[in-house]
Amino acid sequence: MSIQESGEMYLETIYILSKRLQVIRSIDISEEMGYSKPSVSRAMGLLKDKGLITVEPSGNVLLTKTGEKTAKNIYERHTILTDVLVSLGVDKETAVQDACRIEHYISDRTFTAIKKHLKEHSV
Amino acid sequence: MSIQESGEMYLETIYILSKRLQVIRSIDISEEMGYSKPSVSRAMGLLKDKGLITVEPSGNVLLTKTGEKTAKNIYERHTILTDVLVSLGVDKETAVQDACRIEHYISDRTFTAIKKHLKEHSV
DNA sequence: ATATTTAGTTAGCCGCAACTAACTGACTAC
DNA sequence: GTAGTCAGTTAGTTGCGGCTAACTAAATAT
Repeated sequence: MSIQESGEMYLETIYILSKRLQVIRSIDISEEMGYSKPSVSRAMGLLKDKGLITVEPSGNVLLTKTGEKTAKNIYERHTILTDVLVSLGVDKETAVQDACRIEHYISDRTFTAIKKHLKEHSV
Repeated sequence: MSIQESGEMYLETIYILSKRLQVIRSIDISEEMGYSKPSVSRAMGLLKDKGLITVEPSGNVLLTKTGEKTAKNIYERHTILTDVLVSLGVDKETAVQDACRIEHYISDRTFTAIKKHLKEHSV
């Protein structure tokens, strides 16, 4: 019952939206990601089954403890990888795009190593 | 008619095998990658359609000019990314695994930046 | 010469993750 | 109070990339 790249993207989007909106509905996720409503509907069903989100009767989508932990983790990968790439001279837009792909594929070990490297070489 | 991650993996494997074997048949690719014969058969058909390989009547698989260029490109990404990760303190095995995923997803710009960084910090 | 193994193909299935079309149900407006 | 809009779901499609089963055709072995 592990989570796929697409699931991680949905979680990350929900996390980002939660900083911007008081209430998150499927339609907000749909618009943010540029996916159709049925795609989001299905994804929400899967995330619910995996215990990563709950959906209130009103339609409000909420991250569970586990869901928030996972989302934060991915979001941290995203921001740190972007920073690293920018510090290597990659333009911001490309850095964000690439970070968004890489974030799902690197191991904790590699991520930790990259984080350490950034700390030692920044400022 | 762009190439997918799976296509890139097949090309890379063919390239690696070409250094080891005089003749490469589908079955060699199948054994190397741990995929079934039909999966390889289909993949070869797709790579053929895309003009990246040719298959001789004997069954010998050959990279075309374009195919070899693509394969070399991916292989270079693989080795350099592995080196970078190892230089960051990631153990070899993890580095190889992660490089194998990342290689398909980063832009040329990011790859160039990483290569430059490695050059400046090695030795 | 017949039997077996080897290599490759064809046909069809499965899971994933997107899509459209079309429905439901609730809230809004006139 | 009927009409229209908005949100969400259901049903069915598509493409990708694995898989197995079963076939063909060629090479090898007895």
